[in-house]
Formats: sequence, structure tokens, C-alpha cells
Amino acid sequence: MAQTQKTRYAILGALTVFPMSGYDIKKWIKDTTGSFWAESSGRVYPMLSEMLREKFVTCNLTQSVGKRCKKTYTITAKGKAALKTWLTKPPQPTVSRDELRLKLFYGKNLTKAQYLKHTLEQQKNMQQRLKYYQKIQAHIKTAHNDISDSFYWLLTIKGAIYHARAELAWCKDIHKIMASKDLASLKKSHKSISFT
Amino acid sequence: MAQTQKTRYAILGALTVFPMSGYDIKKWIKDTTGSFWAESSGRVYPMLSEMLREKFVTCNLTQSVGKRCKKTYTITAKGKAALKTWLTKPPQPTVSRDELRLKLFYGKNLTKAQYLKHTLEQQKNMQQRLKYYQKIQAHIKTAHNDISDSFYWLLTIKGAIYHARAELAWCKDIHKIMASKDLASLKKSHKSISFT
DNA sequence: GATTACATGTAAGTTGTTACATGATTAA
DNA sequence: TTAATCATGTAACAACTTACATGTAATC
Repeated sequence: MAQTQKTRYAILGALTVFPMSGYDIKKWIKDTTGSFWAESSGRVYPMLSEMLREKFVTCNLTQSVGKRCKKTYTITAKGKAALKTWLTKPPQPTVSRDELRLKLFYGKNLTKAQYLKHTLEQQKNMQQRLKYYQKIQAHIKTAHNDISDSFYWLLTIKGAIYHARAELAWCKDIHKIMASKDLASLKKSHKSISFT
Repeated sequence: MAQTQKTRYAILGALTVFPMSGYDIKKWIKDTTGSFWAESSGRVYPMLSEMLREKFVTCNLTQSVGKRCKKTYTITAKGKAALKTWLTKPPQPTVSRDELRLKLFYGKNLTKAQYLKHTLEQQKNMQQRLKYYQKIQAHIKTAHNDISDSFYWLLTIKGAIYHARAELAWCKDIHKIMASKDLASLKKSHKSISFT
């Protein structure tokens, strides 16, 4: 019964930073909250129209460089109120589908090489992410003087960094365990794997 | 174009452990891979019928305790082959929607108390999870002698434990930062927040 | 006597993605 | 000149959830 429609709040949140067009919003969401939130244009544009009808946002046309018109949306007091109401509600734990973990869980059905291919790829991805996060972090610290937002962004990035580090530590552990033992000898020693 | 249908593989994976009924499968998925994978009965039962037609599984009726009949599904060679093909493919990074993170990212729009309510709740949840994982971990180590599976399960749990620990460390950091500074003084000192 | 667990399934609705259509501008 | 970015939007489809229907058996 309870309609979530979280796309709505992801958009409203973005508009508390500054007014944006649909295109901007999609890009913003990808660039800032991309590691834990995604929206497609097929949702953003219809949702903006809906929220315009509901007076959660206002729209004014701005001419961008050429003749193309750009619709810049601004959040209203009503929109802000709706956002705040949602923000204060306890977040419902969405069980994400982590494909990597599912594949590794049923790793019995993979060869050692296939298994390691997945974890090495994950390790590489997490290393890249970590670098990306640290770059963003430095960027926010230096370029942003609008404290009210950037304080919270830094805390969020910190969480992302911790997450990436945990994934890296996990991958390393796996590689250590897989490298030191061949699968045939695991029967004897698997119980001694350290789980500190 | 590329149809994912991951429910299919979550089920097939479960059936590589032992034959199960639809009810068992749903319970199994929840109990073992529940922290990173979810399936609803509205998907499990139709998918089992579909896979029966495709000869990925076979079905035989077993009388459970009373008169209720139970359909026990067994994975076929064809099903195993399909699973292995999928397992070896690089997992596509599904961007989950982490509601907590979105809410904290736009934390500017929350009061300090509201913000802390979310992070304290997350801390509590992660502590509970951690205990749960450690219980399961101990259980697998002692009760399971079928090494081929349990080795991979232990590695997966290790990842879950690392993840929970990272979340806990993050929450603690947030509480430290939020406690030591009142929001009014943040303007001066936010750049000195340690991001080690 | 009530609730929970077992057990299978369907139907309606929601939510979301992908691909497409359209076209300007800008950089390699 | 080819591709990428800017810019808005729709239509078709895919995927998933929730609530319901139905009934047994065990436990509290």
C-alpha cells in the first residue's frame, strides 16, 4: 500500500542543492550518489512532470547556449516539506542483489581460476573506486565553501571509503587463502582459516 | 536485450546444495544469502514451473508429514550447465539503492537529532548482524563436514563481517564528530575532520 | 484457542530499465 | 567527420512486490 516512490526524493534532495534541469539531475545523481543510488531518464522526466503538477517543484525555461530550451526546476516549500518528512522516516532496509556475492557463495561450482577472476576484478574495481572517492573528498574540502552541504557529503564519502577498504581487505584475504592452499588440501585445513 | 533473470540462478544455486521445495528454496535464500539477496514467493514458484518446462529441474512429489503434498525439485545436468555458464560471467555491478546513505547525504535537511537517530539505528542493526554472522560462522565450522560448500560459505560470511565492521566504524566516527562539535561551530572546523 | 510454520500458488499493481526519437553543439 | 555531450521525452517491456486464497500441522 505504502507507495515508496523514492525517485521523487532523490530528485527533491538534488534540488535542495541548487535548481537543475532533468538532465542535470540525472547527471548529478550519477556523479554524487552514483555508488549507492541510480536513476534512469525514463523515471526522472515523468517524475518531474508529476511533481510539477503537485507543486513540489516549479519550472522556468532558460535558453541554454543555442536555441535548445532548458527547463530549470526549483524546489518549492511544499517540496521541501515532503522531502523532510521522508528524510526523517527510518530508512527501510532494501536488500540489494549483490551478484558477486551470490556467485562466490556458490563458488563450489566454479574452478579456482574462475573464482579468482571475479575477486581480482572486484579488487581492481575497489582500488579504482577508492582513488575516485579520495579525489572527490579532496575536491570537496578545497573547492566547496558551502559548508552546510559539504559536511554531510564528506561523511557519506567516508562511509564509501570504509566500504571500499573492507572489500579490498576481503579480496586480499581470499587471495591469501586461495594461494596458500590448493583445493585438494582444503579438506584438511579449512577449519583453521582465521576469521579474526 | 540481455535478459538477466537472476532469480533463476539463485534457485539453481540453492539446488546444487540439495533438492528442495519452493518453500524450502525461499527459506534457504533468506537464511543463507539473505543479507545480499532476496526472492519473493511470487517469483520462486513461477520460475520453478518455467525451469521444469525447460528441463533445468525435475520434480517429484513427496508426501510430507500429513496429507499435504510437497514438490521436491532436483537440478538436472542441463540446469547445472546453465548455472555454471552464468557463474563464470563477470557479475554486472548492480547499483543498489541505499536509502540510509541517500538520507544522510542530504543530511543538511535534517536536525542533528534526526540524523543521529538514523546512524544509531544503523549501528544497532550492524551489531546485531555481526553477532548473527559470527554465530553462523561458528555453526558452519562445527556442524558442516561437507567441505566443498562450507569453504565458500565461510569466505562469503567473512565478507559480510568485514562489511558490518566497516559500517560500525563509520557510525562511530560520525558519532564522534557529531558529539564533539555542535553544528554552529562546524563552519570553522569541518576541514580538519580526519579522513584517514 | 491462537499463532506460527509449512506449503503452493495467482493476480494486480508498482517500479524500473532499455531502446528509441529528435536534434543542437562542441571537441577530438 | 565522427563522436561525445547537452537536452527532453515516450513506449514497450522486464522485473519485482504485495496481498490474497487455501489449507494442514505443530506449538504455545
